[in-house]
Amino acid sequence: MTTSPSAGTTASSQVFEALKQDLIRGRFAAGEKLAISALKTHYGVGLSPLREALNRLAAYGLLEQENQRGFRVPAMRLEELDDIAGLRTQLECMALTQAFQNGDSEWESQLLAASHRLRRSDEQPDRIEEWEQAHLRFHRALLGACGSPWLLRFIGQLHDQFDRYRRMAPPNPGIRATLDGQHGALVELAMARDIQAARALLDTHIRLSHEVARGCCSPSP
Amino acid sequence: MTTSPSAGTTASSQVFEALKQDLIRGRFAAGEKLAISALKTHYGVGLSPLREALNRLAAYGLLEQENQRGFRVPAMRLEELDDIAGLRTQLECMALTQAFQNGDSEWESQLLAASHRLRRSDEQPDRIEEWEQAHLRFHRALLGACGSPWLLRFIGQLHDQFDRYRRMAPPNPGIRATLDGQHGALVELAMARDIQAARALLDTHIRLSHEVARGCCSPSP
DNA sequence: ATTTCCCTAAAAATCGATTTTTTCATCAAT
DNA sequence: ATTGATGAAAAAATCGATTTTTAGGGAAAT
Repeated sequence: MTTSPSAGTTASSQVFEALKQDLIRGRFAAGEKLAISALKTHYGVGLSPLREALNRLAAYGLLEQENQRGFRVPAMRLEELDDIAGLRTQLECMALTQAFQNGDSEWESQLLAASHRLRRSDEQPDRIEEWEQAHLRFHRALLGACGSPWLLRFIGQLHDQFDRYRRMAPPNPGIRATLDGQHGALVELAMARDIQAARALLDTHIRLSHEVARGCCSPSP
Repeated sequence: MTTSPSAGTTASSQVFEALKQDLIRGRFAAGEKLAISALKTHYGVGLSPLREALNRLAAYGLLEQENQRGFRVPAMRLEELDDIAGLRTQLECMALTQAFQNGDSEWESQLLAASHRLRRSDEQPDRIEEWEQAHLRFHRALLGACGSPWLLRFIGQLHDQFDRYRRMAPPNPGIRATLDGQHGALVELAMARDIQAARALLDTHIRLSHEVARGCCSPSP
């Protein structure tokens, strides 16, 4: 019996994940209309699971569904990037405060582990996707102890939206180094439970990513 | 040529809306597993549009999708109600502040209109659904000028989640009167741009609904 | 030259049937 | 008595084909 890498999962969920990643990674042009039959062959699934995945992505906000004319990749608007970044800052600072209050030693351990993995994957500049995954997990670990599943849900959704913009920017080793230094500093502030300093640093951290992404986003229509 | 009440809209969207309302109104038991073929006949649609609607509702958070065993109505958990109410308070207070800063005279007009409709529909105690709609629109009008589409999206989602719990409580004219008084007071504070008092009142307003809903929610498992 | 209408090709949405997976009752073995 | 295998029935997921709607070109009328 051979175990495929996706055993036990529906075709619909697999396409959802694959399509979600491709949308966040910018594999489709902003504003592009999706050709469903092309997607069918590209992802190797039938019409039903594909359409179910598209519907879920539209509800999630990574696609737009127009009345009777299919699905479209949302346009990139500077105005929206500012909205996403601003709200992300507020919600993450909120979660950070609660995580600092609720976090136990298990949270500290997970955070240290995630931080270590992030630092290690940073040493492999060619393996971008591994770094991206480690980065996402680090931010999840940082806020994971906040105690509010709905807050974490919204933060995750905003993070995905933000990444769609951030990934448009070309890699920049200098900025990357600064951001990674902030990751390490955040861990230290978490251990010390220094809420004030940590909030300020997280704000700065998101603001810097925001500025970078902003440089690669054409003005709103 | 006859124009049906839902002309120009896909079957999938219609089932989505109908199912969404039925879920919020508590027409399904909490924790219940949905029998897809029964839904098919009940809503008078085929399998494909129904499944697309179910997928969208799962992504929205009004249904849970288990790996290969269909869709289930989420359980009602006191812990989750507290999470929803707490986060709703924070996000709505945030939006309220921004709406008070950005709101122009058009916003004031819309708010007055929504407030008037709400007061009028309150005089018809038998037409609950009309009041519910007016109530939802009032709260949307109050925060609509905040300037952040993503914040409004999350607030709307939390409002739907909250209503699923709130609607479990039997009608209570006394509390209803108190809540409606608060609606009127919120309008006055909006006109006066009294942010501090309005935030405090909105907090109280949500807290009262929360307490009512809390009384009808069994303890978490 | 512009507008309007019709017609056709393409795409989206939906349906009915098939395949796959789960559920659960039954029965044998320890 | 409990555990574990077995198989039929039910439910979920998927496929292929059909129906409906849109998009766009070209002819007729103003």
